[in-house]
Amino acid sequence: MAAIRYELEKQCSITGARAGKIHTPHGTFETPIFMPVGTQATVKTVAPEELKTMGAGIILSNTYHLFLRPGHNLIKEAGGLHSFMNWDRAILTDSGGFQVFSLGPLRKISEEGVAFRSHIDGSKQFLSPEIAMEIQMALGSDIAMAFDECVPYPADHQYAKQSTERTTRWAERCKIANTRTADQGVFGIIQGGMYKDLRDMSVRDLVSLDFPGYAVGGLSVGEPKPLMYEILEHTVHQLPASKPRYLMGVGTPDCLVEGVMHGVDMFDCVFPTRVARNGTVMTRQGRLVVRNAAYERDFRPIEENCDCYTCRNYTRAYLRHLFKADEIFGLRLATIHNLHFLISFMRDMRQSIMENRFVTFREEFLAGYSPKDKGFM
RNA sequence: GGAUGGGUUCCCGAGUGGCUAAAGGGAGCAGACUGUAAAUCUGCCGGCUCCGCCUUCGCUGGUUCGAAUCCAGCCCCAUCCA
Repeated sequence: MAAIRYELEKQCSITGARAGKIHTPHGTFETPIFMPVGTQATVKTVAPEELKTMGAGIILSNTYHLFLRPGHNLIKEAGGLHSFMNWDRAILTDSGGFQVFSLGPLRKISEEGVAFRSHIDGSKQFLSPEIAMEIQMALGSDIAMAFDECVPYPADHQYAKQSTERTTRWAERCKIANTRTADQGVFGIIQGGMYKDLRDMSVRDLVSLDFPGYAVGGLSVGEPKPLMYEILEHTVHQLPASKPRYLMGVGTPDCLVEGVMHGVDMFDCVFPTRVARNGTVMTRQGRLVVRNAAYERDFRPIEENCDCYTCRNYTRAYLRHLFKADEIFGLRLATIHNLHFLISFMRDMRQSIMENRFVTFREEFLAGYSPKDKGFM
């Protein structure tokens, strides 16, 4: 049996939003789902037990970072990533493709692969589809991502085309290189920049390679939101309904709702965890910069009806104090809230799909939400 | 009572005649953050009727075209001696 299997439970007849389940070698999780990011074999500041308490069913980790440090062979020796980091639920590993994008000046792309300058010590490193697969097989993640190039924005059509075609060739090499098929599934990554014809091409080519799941990459890279939604909508519905769909790198509530509406099942994003460490917490109404002076004497929880550990026990004033005083507990409390918030948000969204009221859910959410926040309440 | 060192914008602390509203740091305030080079980064930080003006470097007076910077007296602070 395939390592990764998608089960569609319910679909919104109006929007196409899907509720389902994904079965992996390390358990089943319900979709749509948000995957907390644990780049370096840890979701920064929180323990695996805490992630479970929040209801996290799968987390993401990173090939590139673990390859550089501590090295995939060490992790293999430790019994694989699950054992190494004490996480027994599902893990998806990104391939290092995003680093091709984000490490910009430190990297050089060729047909063979990508030469990096390590951001840690400046040493020369090389990643190719074959190496990325070798690393991910050693890590033993449940879902491995194909090695791709995330097309930057803006990019001209010629560059986007050439890059996307190369990503397809790399995807094919990944598929051939991955031999751990019994307990690991490789997802292909759709690219194509902001060009619909290239997205069509990418979908067609990757779907013909028959991956157990597909990711939409190259979005949320600086383009305006309407454009992102337009490309997303254009792309997602072309993907096979029987396979999971994963929108990479998206994680603000408004984007999640729109992603789900267009039929996406999986999301990941550093946003909730990064922003938490910088003093911002997320709410149904928008962001709240809890580090701001406005909350100095605000003795309410972040969200009145939130049942996360942070909201059940601490106030905005206390969080602000911890941030002002540079106390690491503040980073933890904010991270716990933000992750709990997104995970519950997705669960509520799923519930609304199951109960045939997703459209209402979306409308009500959007009515009360300000994407840029500030000064509400 | 005497000796020496010192008093700079919220704090610490540079600055010893014009290029100084005054380095730098801290604190404070705000912003950014979307497959993590991020517990990071950026901006503001005397006042105003803000492309110019006003006030500020212990206090008062003086020298000078011009003073936080030089002179005089005074007031505080620190350490040492009586």
